[in-house]
Amino acid sequence: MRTSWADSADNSATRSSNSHGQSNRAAYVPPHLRNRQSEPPVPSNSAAAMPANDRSNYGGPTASYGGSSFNKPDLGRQGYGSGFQTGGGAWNSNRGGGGRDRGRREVNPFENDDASDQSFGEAENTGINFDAYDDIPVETSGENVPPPVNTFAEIDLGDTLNQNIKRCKYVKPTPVQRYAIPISLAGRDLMACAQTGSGKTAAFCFPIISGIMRETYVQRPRVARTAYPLALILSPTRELSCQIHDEAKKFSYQTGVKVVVAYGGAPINQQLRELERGVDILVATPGRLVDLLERARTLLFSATFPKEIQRLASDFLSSYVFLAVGRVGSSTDLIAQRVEYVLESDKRSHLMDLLHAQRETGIDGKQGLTLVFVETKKGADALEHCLCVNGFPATSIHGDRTQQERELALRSFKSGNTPILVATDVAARGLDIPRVAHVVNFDLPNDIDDYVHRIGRTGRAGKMGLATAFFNESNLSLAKPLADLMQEANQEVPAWLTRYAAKASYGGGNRNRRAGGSRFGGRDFRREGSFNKGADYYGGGTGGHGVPGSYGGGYSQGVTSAWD
DNA sequence: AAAAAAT
Repeated sequence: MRTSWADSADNSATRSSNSHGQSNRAAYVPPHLRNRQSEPPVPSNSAAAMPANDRSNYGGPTASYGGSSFNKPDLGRQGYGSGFQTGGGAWNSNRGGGGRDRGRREVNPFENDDASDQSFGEAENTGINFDAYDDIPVETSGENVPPPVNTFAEIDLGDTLNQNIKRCKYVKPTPVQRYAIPISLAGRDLMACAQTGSGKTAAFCFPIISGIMRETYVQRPRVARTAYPLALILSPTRELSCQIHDEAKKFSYQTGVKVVVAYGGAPINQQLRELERGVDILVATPGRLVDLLERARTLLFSATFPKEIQRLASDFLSSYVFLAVGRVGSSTDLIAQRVEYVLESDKRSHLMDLLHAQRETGIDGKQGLTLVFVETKKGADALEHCLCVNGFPATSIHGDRTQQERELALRSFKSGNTPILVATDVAARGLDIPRVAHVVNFDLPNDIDDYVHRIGRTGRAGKMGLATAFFNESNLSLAKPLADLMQEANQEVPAWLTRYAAKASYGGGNRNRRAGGSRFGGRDFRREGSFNKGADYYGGGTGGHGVPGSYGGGYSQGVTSAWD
């Protein structure tokens, strides 16, 4: 009998055998170490790709891997893992959670939007300031790049999805959406870099959903209590997974496309049950996904993109398009960045001075939230306690708190109940919290990338934000990259910081590793030559639809954007 | 060195 995730949850003894009774616990082998000849083609979505369950069965009697559905032009290779023919049963003809979920009433994900509109006087989803997007440079590289669109109407996403887009109050596509959606709909693989809050979630969700809806004759194997998602979205934290899941639910409302989220810290049984009811799109964090996969023996892949990851990802993307969208806001003109010299022993009182002044001047008023980053989990607890004791309503989020506590903290912060959130880097990436007016780097990170991610929690979607950092002798390694970053963003750099920066660059190696950066958040590593030993075969801007001559703006090296 | 991500 074949093992399903649900079975394994009930009985771990089933872990040792598959449908052929073989022991099959092969360790994960990274793609570049594998024998490529024996490797089946691995497709992908813009976010990530996951093979179907139990890949060891490919080539077996029931598998017709590939097949007509595999290369369908409208979906390209996104229909991966669905090439099984199960004998005429139209598995997906009744959409509704992979065909298994009929009869359950779908909760309206837009229901609460009005309520939050009222309490804050502003819709969360209309926060994007489109004027700020108008001059954003966009660059594409790769062969035969499909042209961008200017409106949602130009893309045939289907009535239901279009309706959801309207319900989300999206009027026109953001730059990353304008470029990424046509590329994805054309069936091309894509590697894209754009800040969160710039519409990236929608950019990869729309084509996935519309693709799954069109894929009417794709059949997934019908094995009781086994999940066959068609798309996988991986994210680095549990809360970000939840956020993406919530968004994806809105986009897929009444489409019959079922979105399920799986992450740690919460009981696995409920998640297994959801998966059992059918899943088209799975949103997950890595740990829980591996757990699920081990229970059912499947393999996995992921994709986010610093250079090593690009290299890894390029092993399973084919002739992909690289898309770089210029920065909006984050670390640039929309965030006012300040650095203050504060001794370790003075940090608490200094922070409270700031918070106090903020309260009086009403910078933050009733709507402004303050996010305070610290380096350690203990430090987060201690600071939260200190603030509360001193009359500042704060809560905290970090990896040692239970998932329940984490989610409660986030809700409490978002709602303005506790307008101060003390956080470790768990909150640094991707979280879209409207109305964060101020980010305080109580403890600076060692890596400038982390700094960029953190301050990117404010100044989102075209709005202004403030970022304050406490700097002292323990942050010397950050002096130069920070000074450079601030200068490039036209921020005032204190003279003392410039002196530290000069000192830091003297003896030590140049920590500013990103030679050849640009005002784009990332660049196509295929163009960098190192990997190809100078054979710059994509050189010269092949097939770009970018904005010509738009380089030379305010940013040069050392700047990265939120690759979240 | 720390944080995150499985139990």
